[in-house]
Amino acid sequence: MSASFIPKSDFLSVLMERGYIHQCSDFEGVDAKAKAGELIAYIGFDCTASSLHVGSLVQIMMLRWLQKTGGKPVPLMGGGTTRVGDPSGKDESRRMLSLDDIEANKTSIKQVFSKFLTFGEARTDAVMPDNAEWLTALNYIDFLRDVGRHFSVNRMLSMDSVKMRLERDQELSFIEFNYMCLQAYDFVELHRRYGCLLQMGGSDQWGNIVTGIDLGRRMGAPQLYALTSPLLTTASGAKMGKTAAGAVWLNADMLPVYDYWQYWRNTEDADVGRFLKLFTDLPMDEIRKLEALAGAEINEAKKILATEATAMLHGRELAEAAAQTARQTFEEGSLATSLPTVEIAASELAAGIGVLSAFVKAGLVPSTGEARRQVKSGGLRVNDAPVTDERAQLSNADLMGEGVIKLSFGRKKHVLLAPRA
RNA sequence: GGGGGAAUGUCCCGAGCGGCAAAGGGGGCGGACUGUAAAUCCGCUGGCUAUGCCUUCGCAGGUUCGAGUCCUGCUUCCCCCA
Repeated sequence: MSASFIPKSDFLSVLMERGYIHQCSDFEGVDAKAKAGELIAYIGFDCTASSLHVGSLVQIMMLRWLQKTGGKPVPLMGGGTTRVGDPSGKDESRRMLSLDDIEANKTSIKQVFSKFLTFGEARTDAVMPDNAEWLTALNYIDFLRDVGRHFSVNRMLSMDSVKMRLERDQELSFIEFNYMCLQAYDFVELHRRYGCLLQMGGSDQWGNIVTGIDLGRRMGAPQLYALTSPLLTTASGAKMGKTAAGAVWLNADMLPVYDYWQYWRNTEDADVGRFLKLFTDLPMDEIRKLEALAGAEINEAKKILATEATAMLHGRELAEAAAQTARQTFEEGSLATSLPTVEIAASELAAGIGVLSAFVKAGLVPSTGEARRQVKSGGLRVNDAPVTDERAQLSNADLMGEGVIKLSFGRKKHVLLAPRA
């Protein structure tokens, strides 16, 4: 990024100050459009799953800031490209999704976007097109004649993503090779339909985005722009968005609000400042104060990060509730009845149930074998007392005053077992 | 078309004279230490109605008391020659 560049637009000022920018094809150009309030930008999202996860959050936030600073965000659903199936995962030819699945995924994903963006008809309202709208209608011959002739295979071969695969003798299917053409075409089509001038994305998308700019020029569109965000890893090098249980989903039905709050609460010290800037709306001077906290005090900053990030996605009320649950569980050591609860038939409990299978039922461990091992290393607790006997039985006698049994796996994962009549 | 290699624990990489639930990493999980952090150290890392039973080494057969290991056929991938 050019260090000397000083943006005049709110959009670029915010993005630069908060660390969203890795590369931009033309800072002055984007700045001028943003300043003039003419900036319409898109980011592509694939819809292979029914929810986006934390890995997409930087992108979503960029669209959010665009809207807040007077631009029009266009989250593009990759319904068309999903239909082809993405072959880039080395060998497993990923199964193609049915049209119904894709539609269901789109609906589910749009729910998340509507938390971050305002949709509608007004000038800065977001729109969510699906590239299936134009890609499926394409005629192969027409596409080759009108679009395909603008692509230079020589250049495509020299792109890093392709070159790497060739050098490693890795399979590169024709479909995959065509992905960049389709993505480039999306850009041109979005300009045609919505006057979209800028494509944003992760830094790995740079090549594809620039290819789109190039195609635009050849097909008579005005100057288009590219802006990428840095690839996010935690300070210790792990990819964002993965935890023990799997991906950190944004939809509440795939990841409870409490778990989402916990994800942010467990941020590494070294990441707190960076994450506050990227994943909350807090003003910069407040963030500067928070990230200056040292030692154990930085935990306060982590709580704020967790609550703010959660509030943006799930609402203030649920975020505060999650914070409250955590406070009771970790700081006061009291029983928070708002912990995730798993129900069990009252008759089953009355008859007595093995501790091991109780933990499996609660979803804390995947198998009784794993539960058995965890008992040996002291990782399981019932009502805060370590499980020492793997043959122990749980029954009504273990119900606490609140009528539940608290099962804990490790220091942080807690579930309440509640009898159901 | 001809010749030569490869496929291993459902996260990945990877060893494996016919006695193997299968070495070693990475990753992950748990414990200790802390601050619900990082770093470090220790343990664990097929399933079950569990001193036993069941399922695993590309697929299908065969030889053998016994096969990841040997034989045959097949599938997929890679390399060299054409």
